[in-house]
Amino acid sequence: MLTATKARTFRIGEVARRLGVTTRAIRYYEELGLLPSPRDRPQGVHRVYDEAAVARLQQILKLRGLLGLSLEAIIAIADADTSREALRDTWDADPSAADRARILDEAKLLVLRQLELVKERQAVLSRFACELRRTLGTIEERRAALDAEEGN
Amino acid sequence: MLTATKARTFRIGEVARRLGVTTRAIRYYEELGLLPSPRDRPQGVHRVYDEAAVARLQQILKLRGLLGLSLEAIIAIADADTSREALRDTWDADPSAADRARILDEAKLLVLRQLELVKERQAVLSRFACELRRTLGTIEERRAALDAEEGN
DNA sequence: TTGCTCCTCACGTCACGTGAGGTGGC
DNA sequence: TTGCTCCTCACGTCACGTGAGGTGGC
Repeated sequence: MLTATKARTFRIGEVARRLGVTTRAIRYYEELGLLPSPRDRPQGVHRVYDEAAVARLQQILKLRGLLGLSLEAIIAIADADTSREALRDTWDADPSAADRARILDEAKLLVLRQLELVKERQAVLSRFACELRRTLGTIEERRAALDAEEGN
Repeated sequence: MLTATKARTFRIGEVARRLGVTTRAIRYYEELGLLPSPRDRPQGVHRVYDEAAVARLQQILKLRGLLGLSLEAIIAIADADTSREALRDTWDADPSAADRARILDEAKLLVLRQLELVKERQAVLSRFACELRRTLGTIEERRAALDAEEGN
């Protein structure tokens, strides 16, 4: 009975609806080890998720949907994330200052890596948007020319 | 011998390298009807692409990679695009003013739709970036607090 | 007790990846 | 003529989709 905050939990269907995915996808991520499978869940028992698990899944979905990373690549990032969480448990229990510093530095690197990927994406998208606007401009010019010609 | 500009053509490997995809992917798009298969290409003869075909493929890759559209969804857009190209051929041959106007209006709608999708993506990416920066901020705060504590 | 949601196989699908074996153009 | 690139099957893979048949909790 340690830190019995009794946080709200969710079933797989609720989580799926909240995040806009199917339950199958969630189970698949668990299969790959992306979601921390409650290793003591017996065969046939319903899966239960807390807010932390939902947040983690949401992060996975962003890395995949927005940045187009493969699940394998996400595992590489998420593994580091998992070890960070594991170390965060250490945080409460055994807060050696050196350990704390290492945890924070690793976490920072991870977030920075993700920020870099997001920035790249934003740059490419901006170029695409410019291109589309140029195309739009030429179309409108030609359309205007057509109307002017009509007006003669 | 009409408009014999003798434009440069490319083989599938060159195109693949330029656009950063595999030749298999290009052939697959052709299979689905996304690329205008030279319908008179006999069995076993090398595929040949002009700049227009390369541009079209590049557009497909952007819609897929940047916006995450399925090939089915792209077919819907590209089909309209194809009919636009078909009508552009009409442009040179039989330029009825009404036809021209219709072509331009349809083209404009298509580009606007794509711009909308790009903007949505940009918005979601911006929110993701903000979130990552906030996370980064709290990490740095805690790290600073740790150093201060150390300093005591 | 009755729905509703969950469970586990397990096969299907989409978008290609990856050879196998053979032919064509600078 | 010799590589190198291309060709066509065709099976494999990744990330799930889609039922089939059965069990569990408000």
